[in-house]
Amino acid sequence: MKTEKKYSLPQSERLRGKTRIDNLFANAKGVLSYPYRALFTPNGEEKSVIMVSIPKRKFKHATDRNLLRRRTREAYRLNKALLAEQTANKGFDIAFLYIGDKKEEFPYLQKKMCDLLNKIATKVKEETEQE
RNA sequence: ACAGCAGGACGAUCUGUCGCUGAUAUGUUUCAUAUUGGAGGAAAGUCCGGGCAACAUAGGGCACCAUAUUUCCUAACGGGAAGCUAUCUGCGAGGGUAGAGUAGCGUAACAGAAAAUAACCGCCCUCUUGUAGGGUAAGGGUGAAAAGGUGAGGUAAGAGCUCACGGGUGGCUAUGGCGACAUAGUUGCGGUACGUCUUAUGGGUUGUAAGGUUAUGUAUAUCGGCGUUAUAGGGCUGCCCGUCCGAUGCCGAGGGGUAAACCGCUAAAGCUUUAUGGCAACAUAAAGACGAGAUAAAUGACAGAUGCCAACUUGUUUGGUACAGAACCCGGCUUAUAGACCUGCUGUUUUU
Repeated sequence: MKTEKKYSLPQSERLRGKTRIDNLFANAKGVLSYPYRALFTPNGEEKSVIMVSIPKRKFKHATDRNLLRRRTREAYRLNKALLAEQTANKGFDIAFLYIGDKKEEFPYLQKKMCDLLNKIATKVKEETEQE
């Protein structure tokens, strides 16, 4: 992986395909860091692949959902190195679910995102140690 | 100057850092680099109209739904423009609402005597003098609505009962207007509103997750042949008629699903400017510019500055900067919207 490209987030790192998403939701482990909940499962690749979901029930305007999706994506994009470093570049399928019911500002979301990624890394470490 | 009315047009800008995505070019086909494009006036609601696509063939009647003043515009519309009539509203510029027909039938709460063959009070007459009989819609009161207004004649009292003027409404004639209609004359009529109903016109259904191609390779759709059964069942929405296919078994062909990839997919009844025609909607002609195309879904995130608005403590201050995000594409309608601009007009005040 080239280090100068570490802040990018091309389409290949976004989760697509119905079967793969179904598989993620069926087998995933969860981690919570309000207002996010993350579901993840190892995917056997070098890169992690993500999706962002903002529930329509809580944000009924498409504009609000767009804003939150973009902020969340940016937060991941700028901090995804955290996860890669701690897990030796192992890849995961990850779904970020927004479970809050308010629009939050970017600095707050970024803080929570770091928190979330650290929790995932910790959980992965625990599991590998058990095995 | 302030307050307002109508129409039109706009709805932040710049810099930096890090990113996403379409196209093109180059390297070379995992990908990288460069150039360049990348949300709206409503993209929204999904309420109308159209294009496009599928539904094997053939349709007809009824039902159902929508619309309903005139002329024009438009691909089309239930939309728009300019008018007409009635009515409500504003000092005004203006704005809102309604507009086929009415023979039959139904309804008109509460209040009120009575809600459509009107007698409670009142007024008048009669004689058997009282909880009586009759006449009367001028006056009172109720109500959303009380049976054609004013004046005079008339009468026991009254009443379109009669007359004059004026109003409503139907017919006829004349004039003006493309027309709705208006004006004038003449001649009738006298029960209000809503619904039902009637008439005319239009409407097949489903929506781009339509539908097509490719790949992979397998449930029982579909097709062909044979045999059997017999009007079951099915189809271009409901019911009826017509028409068409025929349950099931065996043999052969064939291919469901997988929202996988590609096409559909963006140049369009499009936009801007000018000219001509038209009161206008709009049409015609010429010139020009720009080109979103994603698919668990790009068009951004963050920081700083500027602009605009508001507040006061008048400052290198604080706060705010709308509604809202394309999903096949157009034309409309409706709804949301901080702020700010242009044009025309109205009222008030001041000055000349």
